[in-house]
Amino acid sequence: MTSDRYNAREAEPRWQQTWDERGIFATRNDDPRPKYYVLEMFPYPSGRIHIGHVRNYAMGDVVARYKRARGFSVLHPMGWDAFGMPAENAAIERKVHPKAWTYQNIAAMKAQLQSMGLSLDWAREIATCDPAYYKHQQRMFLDFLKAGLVERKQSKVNWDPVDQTVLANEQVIDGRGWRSGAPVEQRELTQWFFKITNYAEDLLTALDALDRWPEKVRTMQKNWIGRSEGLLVRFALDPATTPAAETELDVFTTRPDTLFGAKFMAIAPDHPLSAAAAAKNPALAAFIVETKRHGTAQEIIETAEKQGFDTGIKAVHPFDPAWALPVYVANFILMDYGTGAIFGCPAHDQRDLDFVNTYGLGNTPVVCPPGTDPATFVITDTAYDGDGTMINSRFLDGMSIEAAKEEVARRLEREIRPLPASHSARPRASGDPEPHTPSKGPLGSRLRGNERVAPVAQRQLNYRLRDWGVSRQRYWGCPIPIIHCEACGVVPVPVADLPVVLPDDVEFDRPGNPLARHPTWKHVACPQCGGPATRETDTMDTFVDSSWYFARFTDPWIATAPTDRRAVDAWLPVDQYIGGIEHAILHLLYSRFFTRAMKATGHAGLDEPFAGLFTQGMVVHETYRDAQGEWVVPAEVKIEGADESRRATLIATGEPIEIGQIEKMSKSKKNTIDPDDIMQSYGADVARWFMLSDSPPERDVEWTERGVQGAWRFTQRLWRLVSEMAEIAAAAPSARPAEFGAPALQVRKTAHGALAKVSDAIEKLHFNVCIAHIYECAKSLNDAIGDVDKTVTADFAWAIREAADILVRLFNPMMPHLAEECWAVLGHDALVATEPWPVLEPELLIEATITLPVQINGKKRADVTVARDAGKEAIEAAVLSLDAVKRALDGKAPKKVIVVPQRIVNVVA
RNA sequence: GCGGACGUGGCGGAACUGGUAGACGCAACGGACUUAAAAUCCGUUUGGCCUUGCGCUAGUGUGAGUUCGAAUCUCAUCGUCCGCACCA
Repeated sequence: MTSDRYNAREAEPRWQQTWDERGIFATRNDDPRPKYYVLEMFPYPSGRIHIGHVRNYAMGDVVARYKRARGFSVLHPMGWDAFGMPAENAAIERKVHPKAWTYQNIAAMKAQLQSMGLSLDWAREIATCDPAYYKHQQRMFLDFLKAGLVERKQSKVNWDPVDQTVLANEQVIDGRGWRSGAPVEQRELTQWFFKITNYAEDLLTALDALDRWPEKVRTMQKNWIGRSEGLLVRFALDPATTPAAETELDVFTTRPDTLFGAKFMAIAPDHPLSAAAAAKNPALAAFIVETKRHGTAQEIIETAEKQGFDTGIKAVHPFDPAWALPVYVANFILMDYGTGAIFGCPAHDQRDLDFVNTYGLGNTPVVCPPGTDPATFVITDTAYDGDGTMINSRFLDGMSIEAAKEEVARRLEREIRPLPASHSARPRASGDPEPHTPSKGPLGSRLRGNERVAPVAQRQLNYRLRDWGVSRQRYWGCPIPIIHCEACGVVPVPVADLPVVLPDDVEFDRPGNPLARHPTWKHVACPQCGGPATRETDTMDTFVDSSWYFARFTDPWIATAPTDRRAVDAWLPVDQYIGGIEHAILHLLYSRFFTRAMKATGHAGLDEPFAGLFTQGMVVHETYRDAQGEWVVPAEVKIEGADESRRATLIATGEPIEIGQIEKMSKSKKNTIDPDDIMQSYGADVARWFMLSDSPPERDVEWTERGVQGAWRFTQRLWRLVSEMAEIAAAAPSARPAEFGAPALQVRKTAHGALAKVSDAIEKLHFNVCIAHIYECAKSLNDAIGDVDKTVTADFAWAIREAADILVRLFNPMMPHLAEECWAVLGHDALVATEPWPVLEPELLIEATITLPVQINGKKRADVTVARDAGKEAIEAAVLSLDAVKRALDGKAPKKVIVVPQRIVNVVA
């Protein structure tokens, strides 16, 4: 019999080949069973998978295999996020063509993934750099353009001087490029934008319905969208004081209630009024230049003092024509947000308070905290932003903040005033929510006689979210299908001419975009007039590629359209999406937008692409340094001893090594583990098992040699256990015995108990708990067959066979190769991969008698065993007759006896 | 500064809607097997106390509270991590 060691290296490729030959993981779109779409975030083909991929894909595979066993038609595809800068960097550094580099990497990584034994449908594999894929992306770009979801506009962009490309706001982290780490500069460029702000409100409110998303991710997206409700107020300016007789200043405020606490106005350095004033005031111009110089260095911004420059312009208080407010240009006002202008109420805004304390403008509290005497309430260094009652505010006095906001809005909305001639030219920030503000342009303006008039204020929604700039000055991306014609302007490439294919013959000897300097590629005839024209040389942000790949997987073969509507509507939404928390905002928000845009253009039929989202934690590892302080890779280090006496030496030389912090695996700290090494020495099952055990999947897990060895030992133990059980099972009758003796019943209870717990844990994605229950089950079964003497009764043999069949199917989702090997040993001809999940017999989990813990005054003191259906009185009587209870009561009657059915009894003495 | 999450043995962690805290794994210790080691198997392992009993007592960052009963709920406080950030 098979009592030898389980040889993973021999068995794993064999089973992988069998699965492949029988095509059991291929998914058919005409499968009538209920669907389940499980997807892990597809990888960038960097060349090698890392251990984080192993964790990510192991989780997805458990879900896929489990759901398959549960009778679902499971879609579990894989592809490659194949465009992006590393390919170009490789081209520059190693003179490899990005395409060659990318496809080599894909081949290598695919082999690695296949050696993991993942139950993927490789027939649906896609690479985003394949023209067969990006052709459809170009088509959707054109459809979006037609639908008004794409816009070309001049805008200030974040320019990465190292990568020589534009970055989205989301790609700027602490003022630095997210990939290069170089300080980002501001530049004016004409860019293509996806109008994600059209959906700002919907993207926000729909978050509430995503109840299978982590709360954390939803919160992050909420903050990112940054909705704020407020009032847009037209402040009159004293024309005598303005540079070009300007008469108004628009201000966005969320605190109109504090209008009577206003002490000054402040505008952004790049506000048009600032520019106008600076034109006549060299000192102000110098000040503005100075603030812009600080503009790029984020750290200075954060610690910078509030600085301002009095323009001499006076604004008029909306409720008091005699009340003049000085207008400052201030370094802390952002042109990007709201209108780039504020009124400052120092008593209730810390920034404004800091400002007035520098310039001696004073403050007047207008909100009095509850229980404070308004007569003595003063603000010095700390602004009060809490709740309270209005004071010092004329007609608002005594109101709550909410009532005061309402009152101010009502009064100013009623007041109609002529619009200045220049008003329609008011610059709008890119994030202004035009579609949600019915009155784009002059505020709800209308004609009164010959004059255009509008209310002084209007309620407005503001969002932090900006439109998504997708232009990149890069070669290795999806070309934007646009032609620029001198005569016709911007002309979309006709759909029939798609795809616009990237040229292969490009040079990477200089920075900048090789497409732009390609000798012939960009020169084309204008599709409209036939005259000479040039192609758009920008390519799309790679986040576009990953914003719809999940939809393409549902029918990756269709050549005539991005999606087959029947397939995409049947498969989407993804039931379980699994990936890293680092994509909590960018990728997920873009995908949510893109799905809505696809719906608007007829390419999909739903709004939300991901019904369930799970964000797994990172894999971390100890770091090691040698005497020179150089990082050392774990594979070269030998660890000896434990706890306090634990020390490390370099294997090659015996040189002592310093054991450092446990950190996220990174190339720079060399604390990485190569999955190939692990699979070579322990096998894929062990790697998968260890990545799922111990730590909860959403938390970071530490990779330790001991942990892997523990997993490895367990695979051997399981192998032995199943082999021994198989020998006993060989004696089992084929018919189910009518009666089970006590040992057999115990075995059945163990197996079915584990079945219930493991199923529950997988459903909840609590893989670590699931694994704990499998350990427990294996241990119990091991005890059970150890106790048995040589003569095995038929009922026991039958129970052992049943238990073995259950056990193997329970660990199959985590260790599918070992499970196949065990399944064969148990005498089954079929593959365990295609077996249904075991059927639970719930009555086995119901005991005839139950043992209830007995508490006395909340502390556990005894147990009582009663019939399962015993009544309250019977339980009470049984409890009161216990020695421990009698002792505690000391002859007195209990104050109270609480019986919680099936749970616990508590006696209050 | 704002928002969120978390805090349980030597370690990773478990504990259903408030109901036996410490499942399971790792490490450690003891034992078996062995000439020996490795591997494997069995056992012990929260602290304190003693009358060593299937005992008593304390115990889930800290302090209070609600409750018959709190790791779980409330308030305060300390700490760690994450996200956002002159957002008007």
